[in-house]
Amino acid sequence: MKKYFEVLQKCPLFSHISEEQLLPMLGCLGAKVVSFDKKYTIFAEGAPAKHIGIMLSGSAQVIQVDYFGNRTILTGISPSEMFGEAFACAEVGSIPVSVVANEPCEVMLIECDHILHTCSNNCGFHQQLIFNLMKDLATKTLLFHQKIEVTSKRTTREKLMTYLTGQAKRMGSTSFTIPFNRQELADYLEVERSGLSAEISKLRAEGILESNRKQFRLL
Amino acid sequence: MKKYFEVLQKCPLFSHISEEQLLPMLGCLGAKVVSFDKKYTIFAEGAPAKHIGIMLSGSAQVIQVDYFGNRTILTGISPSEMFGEAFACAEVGSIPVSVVANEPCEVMLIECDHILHTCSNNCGFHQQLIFNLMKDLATKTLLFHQKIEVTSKRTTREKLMTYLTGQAKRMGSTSFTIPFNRQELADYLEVERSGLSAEISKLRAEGILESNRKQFRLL
DNA sequence: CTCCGTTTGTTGAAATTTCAACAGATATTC
DNA sequence: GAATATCTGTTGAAATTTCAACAAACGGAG
Repeated sequence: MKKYFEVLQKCPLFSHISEEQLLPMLGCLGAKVVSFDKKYTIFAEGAPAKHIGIMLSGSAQVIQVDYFGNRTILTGISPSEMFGEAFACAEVGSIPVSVVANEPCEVMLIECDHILHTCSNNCGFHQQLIFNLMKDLATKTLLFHQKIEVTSKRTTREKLMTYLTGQAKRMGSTSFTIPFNRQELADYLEVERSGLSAEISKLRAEGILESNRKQFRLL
Repeated sequence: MKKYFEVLQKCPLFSHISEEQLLPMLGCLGAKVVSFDKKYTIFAEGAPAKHIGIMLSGSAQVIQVDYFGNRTILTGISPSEMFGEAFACAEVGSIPVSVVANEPCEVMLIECDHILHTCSNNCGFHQQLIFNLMKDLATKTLLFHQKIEVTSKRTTREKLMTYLTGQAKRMGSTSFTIPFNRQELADYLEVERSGLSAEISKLRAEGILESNRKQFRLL
């Protein structure tokens, strides 16, 4: 397990947990490490939602097949990131999405119940883990909140301005760098990339903002 | 406090908590009841995010003023419902929305820290409260997940079919009743009501579904 | 420095959504 | 059960987005 320390320490589930605590804790939690080859299914839609996953190496995608047969990528999962925790904690019977390996990867699986219920050894760290899990869920709720606030606007311009002013507020400055390239921003805003580029140009022409690639300044 | 028992028991924060436990628990948590007149602000945008609110009577709205000066209603709050818990648990400094009374109302306020940290009396119920809070957050995450899954589709038809097939799957039947009227469904799907009605008619004409108001059957 | 793959911007036509206005159907109230 | 208010469906024109295709700008690699 030692070789995973670095990745695990960056995982929100283990924040404020020291390296010495980590190893015994993993034993108590019954953490398992499983490897998957590219394209293999880590969690299958409909499977029981009992485990929390932590990506150790490689990457995966959360996907969903819709009514029209289109595969949608809901989100990517990189090392140190958790997945499945909302399904496990909400106690839904089965998960509504699939998680598929994007490349060969290693995943740590922990049964959610082992985190929530104090074990017989009465380890002291459960409290901290539960905190961390709670904060993680609350943070995800907030991120969704933000996204919905933006995407519920009807026009590309409104979505873009809502996103940009929100970023400016969060960064505390009218100048800031966004974490998306154009295509990613378009996906986040749920608009067409070409239309987004056009709208940015218009706003620039109207003197409402200055921008260069990922750099923006609201005027 | 007794007069609020019925409402509080329906609140997800207090599930699996008996009536006898409730009263002492509220004392330990330092729960306060505050009244607001219509249009009064319960939580103001920018205020510290320390408290969880529970609506006891009356109703309120979570609102946000956007870049264009439009007031958007993010959600309504009815008796027994909680609000602000995601902001408090995520430990963001201040809340990004306002909560405003829709009519005269009574609200119970509980400091989030009092729930998360065992009090000096070492009451046994904290564990259950923390569970409940976690489940509440996870459930909200899932609901957002579902909404984004639906609204990220680009056309009215796709949004509608994604929503309806999802409902059918959840209800385990091709016949089901939805909890929205047309306007509410349009708001949820983030489309125009008239366009939604037109699309439903088309789908009916194509023999893809039968419907009458809130009743739907997928064929 | 040049080549080459990637990202970003531009454009016009086709498809879709929004908007406004109205009519019919269904609830609600007295 | 008649009157009134609310909800739902319909329609056509205007506005917006999507789509496809290409050009320009950028960033590494050699």
